[in-house]
Amino acid sequence: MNEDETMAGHSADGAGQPPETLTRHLGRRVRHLRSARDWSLETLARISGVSRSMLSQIERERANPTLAVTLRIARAFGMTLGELLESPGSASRLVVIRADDRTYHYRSDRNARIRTLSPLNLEKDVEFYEVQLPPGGALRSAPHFAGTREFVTVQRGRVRVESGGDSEILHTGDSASYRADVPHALVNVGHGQALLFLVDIYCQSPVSGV
Amino acid sequence: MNEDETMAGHSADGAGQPPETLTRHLGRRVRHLRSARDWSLETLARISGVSRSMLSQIERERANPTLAVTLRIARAFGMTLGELLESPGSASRLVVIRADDRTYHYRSDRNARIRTLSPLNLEKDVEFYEVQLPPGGALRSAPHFAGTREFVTVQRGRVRVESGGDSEILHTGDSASYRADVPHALVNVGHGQALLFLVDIYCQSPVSGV
DNA sequence: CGTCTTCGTTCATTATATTGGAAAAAAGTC
DNA sequence: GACTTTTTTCCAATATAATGAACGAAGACG
Repeated sequence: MNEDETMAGHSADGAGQPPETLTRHLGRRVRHLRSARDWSLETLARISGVSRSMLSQIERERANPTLAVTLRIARAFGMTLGELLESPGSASRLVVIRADDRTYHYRSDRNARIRTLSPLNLEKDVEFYEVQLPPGGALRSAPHFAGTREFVTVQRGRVRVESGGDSEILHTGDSASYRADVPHALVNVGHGQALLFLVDIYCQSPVSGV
Repeated sequence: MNEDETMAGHSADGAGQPPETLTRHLGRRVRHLRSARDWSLETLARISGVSRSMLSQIERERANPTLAVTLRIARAFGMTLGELLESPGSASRLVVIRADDRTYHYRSDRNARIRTLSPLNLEKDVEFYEVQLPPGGALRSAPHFAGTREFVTVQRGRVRVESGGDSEILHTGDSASYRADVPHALVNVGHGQALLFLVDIYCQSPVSGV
C-alpha cells in the first residue's frame, strides 16, 4: 500500500534489478529444484530438451538464456515461467502479529489510524491493513503502479470509496474492490468512528502459463 | 480460497503454453504498450537499450529474446518482467458487494459461516473473506498449490491457527500469515462466536524486478 | 587396488540473437 | 501533387546463446 509519504517505506518497489541478479536467481533456483528432485543434469536435459552444458552454465550463473529455453526448463519442473522466475514462497512459517505490537502501528493521526496486519518482512505483493477513520477522516492515495487493486470491507461505520472518477458509499458489512493505480480514497462520511479492513494487491494475475 | 469441495471452483490454474504463444503474447504486448505511450521504436530503443531492429522483430513475433533483453524492455515500460509477460489487469472498476447480497454467502453450516468479500469475477489471485466460527467451529483445508499463503486477522474471539506442524492462538486484534500449501486450519477455541477476516493469496510474489 | 559408470565442466563449433546502417514505407508539411 | 521527415523493416556483420564431444573427478563395484 503506497498511500502517502507516511507510508513511503512500505510501497512496492517497481524498480528492477540488474540482469546479473536475475540470472543469479535463476541459477540458484534451477540448481535447488533439480537437487530437490535428485535429478542429474542429464536427466533434466532429457526432460527439458536443453543441453547439459547450458543447464550447467545456467546453474553457475554463466548464461543469459532466451525466453524459450527458460520456458522449457520451467516446464521440466512442472512450472510456469512466472513460477520459475519468482521467489519460492519464502519459507513462510506461521507468523503472528499481536494486537498490541507497536511495530505494526503504521500511522496514527487525526485523519486515520492504520495498523498493518501482514508481516513486514514479506515481499510486497499483498498487504493487509486495519484502518480506523474518525468522522471526517480520510485516507487519500496517489495512483500506484499499473495493475494495483484494493479490496476493502467496512466493519463499522459508513465510508465513501473513490477510485478514478467513481465513488460509492459503503455501509457496515459492505465491501468493494477497485483500481488503485488511479487516485483513490476512503472517506468516513458517517458520524462515528469507521473501521475498515483493506487489502492491497500489487501482483498481477498470471497469464496462463507465464 | 480453496478450502473444501464447497470451494473447488476457486483454485488458480497453473497450466503452461507453447513457446510460440509466449513470443506472440510478448510481441502483441510490447506493441500495445508502446502505442499506448505513443512511442516510436526509436524512443523505446533509446529508453530500453534494445535495438530498434530487435524491438521490431519482437513486435512482429520474429524473435526469441533472452531474459536480459526482455527485462530491459519491461523496465522501459516501468514494469517487472512478470508484469510484462502477464496479462494486463482486467479493466477493474469499482465494484461493491453489499452486506446482504446472498450471492457472496459462500458457506453457512454448523462449523463455519463464510462470506466472500472480493468479487467473484476477478481472476483468482487474491481472495478476501469474512469467516464466522461458532464455538468449536473449524475451517480445515487441504494443501493448496505451491506458494499459496494466507493472512488472517481476528476481529472477535480466540482462534487457533494451524499450518503444517505449527500452531498459535490468536486473540482479538491479532493477525497471522502462514503457508496454505500445507494442511491448515482455523479453529475457534473460545467460548463465543469468532469473527475473522481472511486473505487468500494464490499469486507468487515477484522476485524484485521480475 | 583397477575398472567402469556417472556426473558436471570445458571447449570448439554451430546456431541464433542482436546490432547498426541502409532501404523502404509511412506520415507530415506546404 | 512534390518534398521532407519520421518510422519501420531489411540485411549483413557481430556478438553471444546453445550445442555435442571430450575431459576430469567422483563414486560404485569386484
